[in-house]
Order: sequence, then structure tokens, then C-alpha cells
Amino acid sequence: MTDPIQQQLIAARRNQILDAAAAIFAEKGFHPTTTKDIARQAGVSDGTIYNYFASKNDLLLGIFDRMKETALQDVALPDTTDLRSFLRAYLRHPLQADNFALFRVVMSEMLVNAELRDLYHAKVLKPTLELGEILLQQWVDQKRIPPIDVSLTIRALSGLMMGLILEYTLGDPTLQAQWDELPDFLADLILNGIASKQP
Amino acid sequence: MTDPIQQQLIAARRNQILDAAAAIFAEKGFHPTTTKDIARQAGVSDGTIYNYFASKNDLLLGIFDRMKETALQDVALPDTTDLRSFLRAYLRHPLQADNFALFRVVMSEMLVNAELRDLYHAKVLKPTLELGEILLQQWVDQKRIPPIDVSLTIRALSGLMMGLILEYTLGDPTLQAQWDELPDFLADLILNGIASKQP
Amino acid sequence: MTDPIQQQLIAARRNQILDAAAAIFAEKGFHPTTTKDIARQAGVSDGTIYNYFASKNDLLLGIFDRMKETALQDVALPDTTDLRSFLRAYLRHPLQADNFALFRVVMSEMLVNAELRDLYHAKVLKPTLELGEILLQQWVDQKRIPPIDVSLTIRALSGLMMGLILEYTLGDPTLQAQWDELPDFLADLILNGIASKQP
Amino acid sequence: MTDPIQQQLIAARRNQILDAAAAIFAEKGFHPTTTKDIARQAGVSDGTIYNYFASKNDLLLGIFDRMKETALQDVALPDTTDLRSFLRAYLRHPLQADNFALFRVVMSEMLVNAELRDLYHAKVLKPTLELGEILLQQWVDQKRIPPIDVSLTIRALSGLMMGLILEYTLGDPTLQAQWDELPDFLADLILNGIASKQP
DNA sequence: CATGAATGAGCCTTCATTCAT
DNA sequence: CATGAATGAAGGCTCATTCAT
Repeated sequence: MTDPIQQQLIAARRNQILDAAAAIFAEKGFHPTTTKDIARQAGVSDGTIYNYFASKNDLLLGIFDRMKETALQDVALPDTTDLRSFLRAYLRHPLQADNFALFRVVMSEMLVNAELRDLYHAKVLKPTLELGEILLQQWVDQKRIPPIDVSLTIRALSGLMMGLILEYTLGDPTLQAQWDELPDFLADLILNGIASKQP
Repeated sequence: MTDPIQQQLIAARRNQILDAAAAIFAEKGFHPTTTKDIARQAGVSDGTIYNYFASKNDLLLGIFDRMKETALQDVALPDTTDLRSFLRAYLRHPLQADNFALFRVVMSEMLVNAELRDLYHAKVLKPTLELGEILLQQWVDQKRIPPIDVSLTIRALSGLMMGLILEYTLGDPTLQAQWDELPDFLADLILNGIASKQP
Repeated sequence: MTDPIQQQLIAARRNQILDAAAAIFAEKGFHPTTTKDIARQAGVSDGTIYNYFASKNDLLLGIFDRMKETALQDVALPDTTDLRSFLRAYLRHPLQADNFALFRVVMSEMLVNAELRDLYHAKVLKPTLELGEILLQQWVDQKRIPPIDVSLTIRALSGLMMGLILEYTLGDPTLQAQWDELPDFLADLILNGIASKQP
Repeated sequence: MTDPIQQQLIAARRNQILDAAAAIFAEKGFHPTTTKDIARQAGVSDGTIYNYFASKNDLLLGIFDRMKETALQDVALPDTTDLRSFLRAYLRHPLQADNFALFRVVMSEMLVNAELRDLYHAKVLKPTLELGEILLQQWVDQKRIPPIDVSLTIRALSGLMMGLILEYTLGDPTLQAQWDELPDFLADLILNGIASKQP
């Protein structure tokens, strides 16, 4: 039960299966992927999957759980003195293009699967937004930025990130070509808007 | 073949079926919806659908085609002198919460279905972005705003819209509660950023 | 919907499938029979079965429904003056050995499937017993037999029938060899018991 | 191999598993019960079952074997002088309602499983009937009852028992309410029939 | 062109059984 | 002999699609 070695073996097998599922989901999407596909990719039999996950849907939840953890790690960032530097660093994380294929699948299902959606909101979106609100509020309190609607602002920033990833994912070549310039560009845009040139 | 009355009948029947499909897709999502569901909702037989569409997937493409047309109409907006007013009006359109359910479905499939994705990029995203670029460039040329990377800026704006709709759709209550304030809020944010208060 | 020709076609197809199911159930039993088996036997495709029945279990209920009808027809018997003749005729019906294979399957499932069991009790056993009670009570009222516990008596008679069929079904060769003598033999036994010889 | 202590351990483990199997079979029926269920109930691992039984089916045969032994013990009854008293005592045994749940399962499978059926006939039904025949014949020889077809009579009695248990099991409330009166009632019925009142 | 019954490939999931440890 | 993870065949059922009427 609580044998630590057993625990590790179980976790390892779970991850092995989740890795396989993630790979094929990313390649073919959730619905076109069969559990047989996943089993083959994972190098296990069909039935073994069900010793570790209750259903195909649970595989998605499992993948999501792992993404969630790495996502939340990213939020913990050192506060720096320079606002622009901080923003640049902050923006760079979610924009890493490595896992967009998987993002596609999870987002796709999230849009249509209430359970996944609620989980995402409760476990990722909400905590992230709340953390961001605190951060922004500190800046306001420290008079580093003028008073603003912290709540809407952080949602706009978060939405901006997600929307750009979406556009990237939808295949816009311009965005893909200039993707690396985005953190710098966005930091300026967010700080100063389009109407004013910073001095 | 080219009998205009026939053409109209065909178009009418196509729309009747697409309406039904859109309604049920919006309600249940693409995959959980059966062609039987759609036929019943449209008041036609199962087979009739296939006299007008080659496959269930084509229904989605058809829906998308109709969305596309209305989407492009929205872009054509009267140019006003006041930048802020223009932005407000411009932002209000895509943020209308009436058709988000269908947006969810189409976006969900788009993320996973390359054909739909490419179609979206070619027929909606690209034209919209190009139109926006032209608009922005005019402003720059007229020195209403300082010189900026027009291309990235318009993509950021477009992404901001999509991302906010996504957040709304994912169920954030704060965003939903303040949704109507968004156009005003965003107009300010985009123009001035968070670091500077407009005078 | 209520097109009588359609109705007949549907009924015919239902019966075709039920006939096939009954044949294979009788041969192999319920659980070992696959829906594919039934489809093949019926000469239809796998899916067609599900256009007429909601589940494999419903096939059993359907078979049972048809048995029920013939069973109830048997109960309606002409009242004769001679008690022994009447009993003989009455007993001959349920003991017809033609459908025992199917009886086996239905009884087998009934013992284990509450839905089927309740249906059998409500639709067959209870009506039959009540009819029998009325009949017996008439005999008592007419002083053709002495006062007895009508309710238990009819249950004993009914149980006797079922038990004998069970024994036959379980393969007792003696019973099988003398099966045709049973109605006569039982009529005597029931009327006079083992302790007294009728004059 | 023939180590008596080993033998006892093996027998004990077998019984432990059979007890578990009997309990869950009685509760859920044979097919819905998984070997995992049985293992858990018995407190052993899945594989252990297969060290003592060749298959799930053999568990049923094992249960049946144990039932058989107790069933045959019941038949051995002291002969008393009073026919009615003897019958009452004789009938009371099989009608004990304690193990009907398990009876249901075994009977259900027996109806459909030839191996179990043959075993039942050879090991239970046939011996019981033969014993009964001998008994009845003695009564005839002693002129305590008139000459009758011993063979059919004993089958009728045996069938009566089984049929009543079946009716009870099928959920007849009248029978269940008056169950305790049955031995007395049946003794009379069997001795005298319904046509004649005993003096 | 409309119909809707028929089709059948294919999917997720179960579970009795095995076997390396 | 005990364990329990791994197995994989098999089954019930769905549903997009076809086609004879």
C-alpha cells in the first residue's frame, strides 16, 4: 500500500503511460487517438492502461495535472526592481513554444469538456490570476504604477498570453517568425500602450 | 443545374441544416452530437443531410463559412476621428457574448483539425490582421500614434481579444461580471499601457 | 409513425431478431451468446439489432414478453364437469416439452436478474395464480371439493408444475421416459393424495 | 504431497475461498462477480485462487460439492411410525429459507451449464430420488399406503419442493408470508389430495 | 430529391487467467 | 505457496454513412 518502492513503480508506470498518451494526443488529437494507440506507444497492453487510469478521459486529466504543476512552478518568480525586466522575464515563460501541441489538445477538450474546464479554472487559471493580482497591487501600492483596475488588468494580460499562443497555434507565419521578439515587444506595449512612446 | 429557384431552395435547405447543426453543436459540442440529432433538429431525415453535405465534418466547415462572413462584416467600420472612441467601438464587436457557445465548438475543433485551422487562418485571421495592419499604419502615417511594429501590435490586439473570450468561456466569474466594462477598459489599456496615466 | 404497413414491417423484423435470439439463447445460454451470434443467425448486421432493441438484455425481455402471451392464452380453458378430466387438460398445457430449452434460459436469468424476475411475477405468475384461486374457490363453493386453503393449494399446484419441468430439464431419464403419463398421474395424485385410493 | 497437515491447510484455504465465493455469488450472482471480488472477500490475492481452483467455474463446482454433502445428510431421517409426522419432518428440511440466495445462483447456472447440471443429477437428484423410492416402496410393501407408481410419485414430491422454493425465490408474497405453514399443509395435501377430507 | 432502415467498422472497457518475483 | 501487475481476447454498443424505395 504505502511501500515507497511500489509507489515509485506505480508513479513510473503512470508517467510512462501519460507520456505515451501525451505524445499521441499531441499528434492526432484526443478523439482520433484510440486507447490501443496509447498502449502500443507506451509498450504495454491495452488492459494495463486501465490498471492505472479509470478511463481514456482520465488520461487527459492526468496529463493536465502534470502540466498544471509545471505551470504553477513558472509563476514563482523573483521580484526584480526593474519593471520592464520583470515583465520580460514573466512573459517569456508561458510563451515557450515547446509544448504547444499538447496545449492544443488540452485546450481543445477544455473548450468542450466541462470537467476539464472547471479543473483548469480552479487549479490553474484562478490561482494564477490571484497571484498576479497580488503582484500588481504591490506595484500600485509602491506607486510604481498608477492606480488601475488590478483585477481586469491581470485578466487582460493573461488573456493576451493565451490569445497569442492561440494565434501561433493557428498557424500565423508572421507571429511564428517574430515569436522570440515578443517578450520585449509586449513588455513595452503593456507598460506604455500604443499611444505614447516611452522616453 | 443553374436554375436560380433550385439554387435558392438548395441554399435554404443548407441553411436549415446548418442552423440545426450549429444549435446542437453549441449545446453539446461537436463529437457528442450525432448526425441523427442534427437531422431531427432540422426536421429532415438522416440521409437528407448527405444530399447537402459530404460529411459531418463538412457541416462544421459550413458553419464556419457562415461565421466567417459575419466576422468580416464586423471589421468594416467607419473611421472616426477620436482614437479612443474608435477603439471602443472596434472592441465591442468581437466581445459580444451571444455566440460564444458556437465559438467554443469551432475553436475546439480548429485546435485539432488542420483543415479547419488552415481555413480559419486563410479566410478569417489573415484578412482581419491585414486589414488591421493597414488601419494601424494609417494612424502611424498620420502621426496619431508613434511609430510601432504594426504587424506585432495588431497580432497582440487580436490575441488579446481571443484570449479574453477564452477566459470568459473558461468560466472566470470576475471577467463575466465585468464583461461590459471591457471595451472602455481595454481602450485605455491599449492606448496608454499600465505605467502611464493618460492626462 | 402509425403507418400500419411500417408497423408490420417493424414487428416482423423484431420477431425475426427475437426468433434468432431465442434459438441461440436456447442453444448456448444467455451469457455465452454474443450479439454477433444473434445478428448472424437473424441474417442482419450487428447494428440492426440495436435499431429494434436497446440492449442485449432487452432481447431477453422481448422473448419473455412473447412467452408470456402464449402462457396466458393457455390458462383460458373450458370448464368441464368432470374434475379429473379438467385437471388432466389443465396440466397438459404447461408440460408440453417443446419450449423447455428456452424456459431454461429465461428461468436461469430470472433467478439472477431482478428486473426479469419482477416482470415474471407481475405478468405471469401472479395473474396465473389469481385465476387459479378463483377457479378453485368455485369448486369449493360448489362443494365439488371440501374447503381448503385455496391460496396455498394453487401455489402448490403451480410449484409442482414448475418443479417437474425443472427436474425434466435437469435431465432425469425416468421423468423424461414417463413424461406423457404425467397429466393422468398427477390428476389422480392431486385429487386423492398417496394415502387413499380412489374407489 | 500426502502430508496430513498440508492437506488440512489446503482444505482450510479452499474453504476460505469457497466461503468468500459463496457469499458474493449469493449477493451478486455468478456472472457479475469477478474473481477479484472473491479474492478481496477471501482476503487473498487474485492469483492465490488459481492455486486452489482451476477456474472461476470450478469455484461454482466446489460450492456445489459442499452443498451436496449437506443435502444428502438431510435425507437420512429416522423412520417414525406416523406417516404424517414423518412427512412433515421430511418436508421441513429442504424448505429452510436460509440458503435460498445461493440456491438461486447454483440453480441459475445449472440450468445453463451442462457440466454442473449433470453433476447435480448424478450426485444429488438421482441419489435422493432413489432413496425416496426405497422409502416409499417400503410403505407400499407395509401396506401403509396403497400401491402407486413409486417412481413418479417421488419425482412429483421432489418437484413440488423445488417448485415451491422457486416460487418463493421469484418473490411471491403470499407464499413468503405463509411459508412456515407449508410443511403441515403439504403433508396433508400429499396424503389426501384436494378431493377428500381426511376423517 | 427525401427517406430512414441497414450497415459494419471500430471503440472503450472488462476480467479471467498467467507468471515472474 | 503467495502475490498482484500484466495480459489480450472478446464483447456490447455507437454512429457516420449508404442506398433501395
